[in-house]
This record gives sequence, C-alpha cells and structure tokens, in this order.
Amino acid sequence: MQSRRQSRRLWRRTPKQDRARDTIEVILHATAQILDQKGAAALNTNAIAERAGISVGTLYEYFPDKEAVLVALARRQLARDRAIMLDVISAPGGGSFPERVRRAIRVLIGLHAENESVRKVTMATHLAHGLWDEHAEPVRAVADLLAQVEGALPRNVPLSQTSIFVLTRAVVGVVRAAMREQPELLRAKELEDELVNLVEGFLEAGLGRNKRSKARR
Amino acid sequence: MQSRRQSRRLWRRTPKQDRARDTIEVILHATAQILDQKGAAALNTNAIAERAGISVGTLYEYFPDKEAVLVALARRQLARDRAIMLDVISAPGGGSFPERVRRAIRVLIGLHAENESVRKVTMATHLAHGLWDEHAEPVRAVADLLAQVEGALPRNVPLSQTSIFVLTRAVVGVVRAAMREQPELLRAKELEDELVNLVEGFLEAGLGRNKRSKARR
Amino acid sequence: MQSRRQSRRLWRRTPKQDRARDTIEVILHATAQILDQKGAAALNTNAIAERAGISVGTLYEYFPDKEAVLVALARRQLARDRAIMLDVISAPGGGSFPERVRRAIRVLIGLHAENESVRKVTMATHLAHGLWDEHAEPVRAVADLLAQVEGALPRNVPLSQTSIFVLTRAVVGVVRAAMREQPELLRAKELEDELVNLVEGFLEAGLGRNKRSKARR
Amino acid sequence: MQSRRQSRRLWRRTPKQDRARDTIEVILHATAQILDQKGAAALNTNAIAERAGISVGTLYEYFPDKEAVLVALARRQLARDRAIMLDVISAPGGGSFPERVRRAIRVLIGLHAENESVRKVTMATHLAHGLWDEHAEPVRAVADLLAQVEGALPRNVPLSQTSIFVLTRAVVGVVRAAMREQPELLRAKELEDELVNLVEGFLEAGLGRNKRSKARR
DNA sequence: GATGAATGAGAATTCATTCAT
DNA sequence: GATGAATGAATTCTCATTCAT
Repeated sequence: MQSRRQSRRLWRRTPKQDRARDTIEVILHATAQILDQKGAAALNTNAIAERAGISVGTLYEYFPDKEAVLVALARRQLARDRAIMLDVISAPGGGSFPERVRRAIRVLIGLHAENESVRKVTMATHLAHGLWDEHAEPVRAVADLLAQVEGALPRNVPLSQTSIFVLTRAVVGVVRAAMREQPELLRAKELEDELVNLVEGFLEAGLGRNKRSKARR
Repeated sequence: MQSRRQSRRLWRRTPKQDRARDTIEVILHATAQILDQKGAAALNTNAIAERAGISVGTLYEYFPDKEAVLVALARRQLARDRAIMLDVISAPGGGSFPERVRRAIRVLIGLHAENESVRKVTMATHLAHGLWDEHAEPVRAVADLLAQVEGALPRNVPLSQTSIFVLTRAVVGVVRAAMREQPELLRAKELEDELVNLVEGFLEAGLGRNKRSKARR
Repeated sequence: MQSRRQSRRLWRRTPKQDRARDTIEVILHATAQILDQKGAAALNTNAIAERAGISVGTLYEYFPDKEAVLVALARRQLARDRAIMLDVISAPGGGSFPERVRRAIRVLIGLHAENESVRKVTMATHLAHGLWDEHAEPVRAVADLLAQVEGALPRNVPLSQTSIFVLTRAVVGVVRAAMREQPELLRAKELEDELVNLVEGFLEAGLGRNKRSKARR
Repeated sequence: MQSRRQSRRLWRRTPKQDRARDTIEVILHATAQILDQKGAAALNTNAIAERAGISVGTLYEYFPDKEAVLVALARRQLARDRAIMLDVISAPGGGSFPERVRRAIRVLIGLHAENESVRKVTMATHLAHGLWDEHAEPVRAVADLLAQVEGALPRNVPLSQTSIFVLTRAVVGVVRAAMREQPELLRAKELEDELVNLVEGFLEAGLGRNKRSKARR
C-alpha cells in the first residue's frame, strides 16, 4: 500500500505509532479471517484477540468497543476500494470517457471478485449498523471525480446530484447483487458489457431528456 | 389478503388454523414494531412476546427460534412486494410499455417509502443469513413478467438473462440505496424520472449494441 | 400379558377401568421407549404424550406429574421382577435349598439380560429420586421368602436381618453392576456359578461364625 | 494434598495455576454443599457460582457446562476413595490377609458413612451419564492390589477376573445399599462382620469349588 | 502498554403444567 | 374424559467489557 517511508522525510513514524498501526492491522486481519472462515455468528472479541495473538485488553486499547472494529474493517475496505477506483479513473491519458467508464467498471467488478466472503459480511454488518452513508462514500467520490474529469461527459452536460446518485447506486447495486447471488457473473465479460450499456444508456437518455425538455420550453 | 369470511359458509376456516394465522401475524407485527421503534438491538424474544401480548412459550410454538421470526418477517415483506408489483405490471389495459415501466418504478419507490425502518432491518437480517436468493425472488418475478408482456419490449428484442439481472438489480439497488441514504429522494419525482431514464436508456443501448453487433458480423 | 378376562368371573373390569389401564400402559410403554431410544435427557411429558398417541392433558389425567410416570415405570418393573422371582423360588417341589438358590440367581440374571437400557435408566432415575427403599423392596421380598422356605437354610439357622440385607444386596449389586459394566457377563454361566459361590460361602461362613461365637461363650 | 508452600522456595506454584486450582476446588465444594443441603433439584449454575463466591462467567471458564461440574465432583470423590483404600491395603506390615480385608472393609464403610448426601447425588448423576466404568475404577484398583499382595490369598489361588468382579461389586453394592437404605447400618459393627463373612466365605467356597472340580477330573 | 481472569447483565430456550373448549 | 394451545418461571450459557497486576 504505498511505501511506508518517503525519501525526503527525515522523521518517520515513531516506532510506537508503527507498532500501533501494526496491532490495528493485526486485529482487523484477524477479524476478517474469522468472518471469512467461521461467519459472523462466531465473531466475538475474545476470538479476535486470540487469533490476532494479543489479549482482549490490548484490543480494547485500540478500539473502544466491538462495533468499532467492524466499522474500521469496513472502512479499510472502502478506503481501499476508493483509492483504487480513483487511481484508475484519474489516470492521466486514461482515454476517452467511454474507455474510462469501462475501465472503472472492470476494476469495480474485479474488486468484488476477490474477498467475496469478507466483503459480504462486512457489508452486511456495516449495513446492519446503519452506516449506510459511510458505505456509499467511496462510490460518491468516484462519481464526483467522474463528473469533474475534463470532457468526461459528452457535450459537457453536468449531471445533477440525483443523476449521479442513481448512476452510481445502480452500478454498485448490480455488482454487489452479482457478488451475492451469482458470483460466477463476476468472472464473465458479459456483466461488464451490460454495465457499460447501463451507464452509457443512462447518460444518453439523460441527454435526450435534456434536449427534449429544453425544446419544450 | 382474502376475506376471512365467505358469505354462505357459517363456519370459517377451522378456528385452529385461524388462531395460528393470527398469532403468527401478531408476532410478526410486534417484531416489526420493535424493529421500527427501538431498533434491532432491542429485539429479543421476550420483548417480542410481550409486545405481541403472548408468552415466550407461545412464540416458540410458532417459530423454532428467533432467527425464524426475522426470516418470516422478511419473507412476508417480499411476498407482499412481489404481489403488489405483479399486480401493477400485469394490470390489463396497463398502457404502453414505457407507461408500465414508469408505473412499476413508481410503485416500487412507493413501497420503499413506507416501512423504511422495518425494511432496513429485515433486509439486513435477511441478507445476513445469506438468503440473497430468496431476497431477489420478487425482483426476478417482476423481470420475468416484464419480459413476457406482449409487445413489452420495443421491437420485440428478447432480453438475455444477464440483461434482466442487471436491469432489475440496478433499479432495486437504486431504490434501496435511496431508502437508506437519502429517504427524502423517495418522495421526489426526480428519482422516478431518473430511474425511467435508466431503464429506457439501458434498453435502447442494448438495442443499439445489438444493431451494431449484427452489423459487424 | 395374562388374559384380561377370566372365565368364571361374572363381572369383568368395567370398560372404563379397562381403558384407563390401557392408557396407563401406553404411557409407560412410551416412556420406556423414549428412555431406551433417546435417553433420559430427551424425556419430557410432551414427548411421552406424543409417542403414546395421547395428549399431554390426558397424561395428566392419569399421573399427577412427570415424576409419577417414572416412578410408576420403575414400580412396574420391580413388581414384575418380584413376581417372577417369587414364583420361581416358591415353586412347589422346587428342589433342595441350593437348587432353589441357583434357580433364583439364574432368573435374576436373566431378568437383567433383557431391557438393559430401560432398566439402566429407570434404575438411575428411580435412585436419583431417592426411592431407594422402594427399589429394594422386591429383593427384600425374595429374601424373606427364602428365609421362610421350610428347611431352606441348612441346619435351620435363622438369618439375622443384617445377614439378609447383606446377602440380597450383594447379589443384586453384582448383577446390576454386571448389567452396567459388563453386559456380556450376564450371558456367561460363570457369573451364575460365582454368585452361587457367594451365597453359599456366605451362609457357611455365617454358620461357622455362629459356631465359633457360641463356643466362645 | 501436598503442602502448598515449600519451605525454602519464596515463590509458590505459579499464581495462575494456584488460583485455578483453588477456583475449581471452590466450585466443587459449593456444588457439594448445595447437593448436600438443598438437594439435586436446587442445583443450578447460578446457585453454584453464588455459593462459591464467584460469578457464573467464571464457573464457565473452568467447566464447559453444568454436567462437567457434577462429573468432576464425582471423579474427585472416586479418586479420593481410591487413594485412601489403596493406602490402607498396601500399608506395610498390614497384617494377615483376613486382617487386611477387614481393614479395607472398615475403611470403605467409613468413607460411605460421611458425605452421604453428596455421595448419593454424585453417584446418581455419574451413573445417569453412563460413566459406569469410571465409577467402578477405584474398586477395580483395590481388587487388583488385593490380588497382588504377597500371600494375600490363602493357599495362593489366583482369583479369576470374574471372581474379582463379583467380589468387589458385591462388597461395594452392599455398602452403597446400606448408605442409601439403612444409613444407620454404616455405624454398626455388624455390617463389617457380615461383609468380612461375605468375602471370606466367597474365597473359601471358591477354594472348595476348585478342590472339588479338581477332584472331579 | 499489555495481560487475561473475572464479571454479570442479558438473551435464548425449555418444559411441566393448566384450563377453556 | 380428552384435547393441546398457551403459559412463564426457571435455567443455561454467552460475551462485551473492566481492571488489578
């Protein structure tokens, strides 16, 4: 995840902070593993601590309560997704808008093809705790970026907030549904094609509507 | 769902079945209420029984365990959604295809505008138990029906399984996301418009692709 | 088990009583079966009623509580044992005392060779409820009868109460232990021989002691 | 068992082990007390914890479930019996064989004269769980030792496995029956005398039989 | 900071028993 | 007498969290 030391910085993170970071990582990793291998029902703080090779007490040194661990895990996942997506979309010389869209979709599908089980559970737990907002944040970021990319949208028609909402949730909704209901779809090119269709169709329909509504005035 | 008394019959459904049906209904209702008013954390069998005005023992006569209650609640919800949606779509003289689509979308949004909190929780629990399939069933039914409506699709192009999957999950994904993240959207006409756009754009893009791919051969 | 009607009797048991007897029998049978097949942990009044093909309510018509069923079952067992044992011992022309002893032992072993599992459980439950006394009653009856059989004891030395206690409990203790720990022993002639030894040795040792203690005076 | 502090060592057994040992002991003690004072029906995990002065949670740190406590209690009892009996029998200069037998019997009776109620219940629970084998182990140990004591058996006739089985179960059966049915017998010298008779009579009868069967050949 | 034994409120579930029909 | 749905007290067991070492 990006080199931990940057050449010009004289100070690096203090060992303490490093250890803390490691411990947190170890805890999150253990949590993900349990979720993956034993299911949400088997997830409890003692189990996490044990698998993480630390004591419960230590866990509570880093997280105020159990919830916080789950939230952190989901956040880590989302942050990663977000970073990767943004990277892909904003890559310079990323090609035409349709090309960027296709690339973004491909990456999104790819992300969901891995970590299925952890993803399923963290998503469920996350949602179960009403952290919907947070859960959608990365998607929102992508949408925003998409809207800002110069010349991204054909004919420079800015998308409304609602349009962005609909578009992003539609794409993510499909990918997640695929992950849960038909994981094999994640590995078929067809899904990608259809999603591209979905996005492009929506954008064109939107334009059409705009035109029509302008004409009507 | 069906009048409980039939005109000429003096006896109704055997009292036994009736009472059982009622008890189950009472339990599910109580569960939904608690979920709605106190949240998932406050949901426990004793609370359900108390609010339902029965004893825990009785609850366990009708449901093997707590989970089963949640699952039943979610199922009831889905069954209702499905019935309503199918009704709406298949209504005779339902108008042109675009009209039908718009109507279906409107109804779907309307369903999600009510029961928000219960819906959120039952959805989450349902999903948490890996009942994705079941959860998607109603959507599937709608999609199937949609595909069968005579002259439904412009130019009679049959949709592939994947297309139906993408389309339905996209719509549902958006509506659910709206419910969770921006409930106020459920009450704005804009959402409906954008969803109609999404569907129609997708269908047209699909057609276009078909044309193009045909041309290529 | 024994014809329910005896030729010369003008009155038979009233149908009511008959049915009651049957119901009780059915209940005890069901209880024994559950005990045998599922173990004591699975024994509850609802299960008994169900297997007996009656309702719980009816069960409570015949037994004041669950305990009573278990006790009745054990009693029935003991009563049967007792009847059989007494029959065997008191049979006219039953042979010499040693022969009678051996026969009694053989029958006792035979009884324990059947119904092992039910016997184990009823014994345990019975004992667990502190009904030791009752449990020992049949044995006591046998001992008494044995002591009364004319010319039973060599040289007509009457056995003290304690002697009878020791002798009977020793024999029963061995047979029950065999049933629990080494059921195969119940089918080996050796056990019978050793028990005969035990009884005869005890009686002779007793005589010897008597002689000695008399001499000492 | 073993002094907890050793003269020169400043540190005792690691605190951890010590505390664990103590806690277990405290739990078993509390269990025995409840059994003794309130009976088996009043025995529940909360009661045990309360009387032990710990929390239920702690109890469950040391025992997987309620059963396990009972089993442990019974085992402790049996282990103690065994140790005591073996000590007595194997004491050097223990006298003639008849003297040893009498001593063993006396000790056995003495053990059962104490702890009656706890003994009754643990025995019952133990048996109820089908741990017959385990339950008989101490007796077996005694028998084995007895058979090995040099010159133990008159005329060096080795006892067969079945003989040992019969002899030991007979003695134990009588003592346990006495405990359950006529506790006052445990305090009367008569019981001891009769048991000695039982054992010696059996051994002599065995010898006689041997002689006779040899003669017959 | 780390440890992990102890805590105890809380939740699920059972089952003997009742009683209106 | 029979039924069996309803009852709810009682019990087992879990697990997030604390805190003395």
